[in-house]
Amino acid sequence: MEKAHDVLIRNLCEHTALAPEDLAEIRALTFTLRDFESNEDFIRQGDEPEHSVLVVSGMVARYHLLGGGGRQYLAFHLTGDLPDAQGLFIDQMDHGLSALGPASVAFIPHRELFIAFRRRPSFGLAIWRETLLDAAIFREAITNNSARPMQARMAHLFCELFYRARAAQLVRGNRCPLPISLAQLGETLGMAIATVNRTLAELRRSGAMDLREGELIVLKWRDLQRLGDFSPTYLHQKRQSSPPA
Amino acid sequence: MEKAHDVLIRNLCEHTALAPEDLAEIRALTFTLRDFESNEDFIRQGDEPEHSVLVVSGMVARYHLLGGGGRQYLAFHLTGDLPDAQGLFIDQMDHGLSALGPASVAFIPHRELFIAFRRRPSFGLAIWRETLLDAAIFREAITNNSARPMQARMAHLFCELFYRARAAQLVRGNRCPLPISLAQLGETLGMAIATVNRTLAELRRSGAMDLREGELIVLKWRDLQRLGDFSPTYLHQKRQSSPPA
DNA sequence: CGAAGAGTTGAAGGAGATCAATGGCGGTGG
DNA sequence: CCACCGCCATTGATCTCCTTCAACTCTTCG
Repeated sequence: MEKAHDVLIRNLCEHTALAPEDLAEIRALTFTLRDFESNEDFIRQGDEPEHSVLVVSGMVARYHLLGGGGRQYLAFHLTGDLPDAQGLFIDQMDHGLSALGPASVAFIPHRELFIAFRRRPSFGLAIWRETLLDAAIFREAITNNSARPMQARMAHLFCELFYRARAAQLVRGNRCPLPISLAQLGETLGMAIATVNRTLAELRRSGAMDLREGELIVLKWRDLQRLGDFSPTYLHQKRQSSPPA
Repeated sequence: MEKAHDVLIRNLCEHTALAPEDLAEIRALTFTLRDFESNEDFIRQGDEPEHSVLVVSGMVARYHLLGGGGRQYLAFHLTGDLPDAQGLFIDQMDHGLSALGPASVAFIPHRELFIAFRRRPSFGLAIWRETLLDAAIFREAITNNSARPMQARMAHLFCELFYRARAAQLVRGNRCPLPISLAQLGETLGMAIATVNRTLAELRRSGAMDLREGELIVLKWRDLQRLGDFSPTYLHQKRQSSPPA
């Protein structure tokens, strides 16, 4: 099974030029593959991680636990992402990871990664860059959830996910997988579930997008982008591809 | 002038054990020191950075520009912080930096940092860790601005800043510098300025804190912590110091 | 002395939270 | 096979918190 390696390489190449030696180093990594079912938690807040996680297929979410038992979702990760390169240097997880839909995930021992970093520093830098990209997405989430009205907030999230899905080659025609419930959307965007529903209904009525059967369908990219005040520069993609639709 | 080096070393030691060789490498770094006045912008969204920034004294803010000319403040940085280690790997700044009060800032050429990373990989890892800490703070900001009611939101921000100021040895008695206006607080927490004022008035009335003449005064740390639902684990400080007051 | 900026306060209105009820769908067990 | 349950989406009604707008003060600075 070499898929995990390929998926990681493709993702890193999105923003970094890797030497053949780096590719070899990556292909030499060993990992454990595990499948999770929808909404299964597999890393908990408070855990002391010894492995890094690579999304091989499906989607993975990161979340904070709230006092009342609720969650705040922080980020969503697609095929090729390393949702917790963070954990590499952190004693104790300050957030949890769960599968959004069914997902398969590769666990890579920290020890092995550190050895690879030593042998190929440029590989380490690529992963570093990956974590900085992550941080840029967090920053945008702060702005999104703090400064944008509900409709724009939701539209922006859809834009980002679709744009990233496109880079991850997960878009088929005008749709990409997005196995998320309304409640989870609410816990992502900081809005009540009733508002999620009404806002989503508005967006559907606008004809810009739809969300059905775990798939996000973008009907009018330009409109959705405008509604969401979305500009993809913060994603820092190297090969700035032409607009999705 | 060696202060800049010391300040960086102290900050990194907060979470990482550095070898003497690392210290030497840091002390060998050359930099340009610049002073800025209150609210002066010194790195703009869209810039292509060739230097990293180290806060030597005062406070530095990071912000997104909004469509209407407004701002969303993303993070505040104290003495010893590297507010844009992000910029190390990023072609184009997705956010700006400004001085909050009067601040002096050291600019370190990226080129020099990369050379130092090559010679002392552990120094690179320390900076990497620093950027991950940054990301943890961003995550908490997402949760703060999305899931907490106004009063808790504000109290949480004050807790975090006071806690970090303490680690940076900026706390004198029960107060630390915080040269921020109500408008800026609003642009940080995603609330209207009138609400900022009223919420701040509540907090003052509770007797837990005060904010006067650019200083944050914590009168009852426990109360403020409770009001803000604040628990400092996400700051990942190595030497978990006893509570501030 | 006047203007500009920051803080303060009141009143009004609205956007979104909350509460509640309904319908659909899939799974489970009688 | 069908009844029941739980989960999810949907919708309406109400209420509250926050935004908006406006006026006023205080200080600083020209």
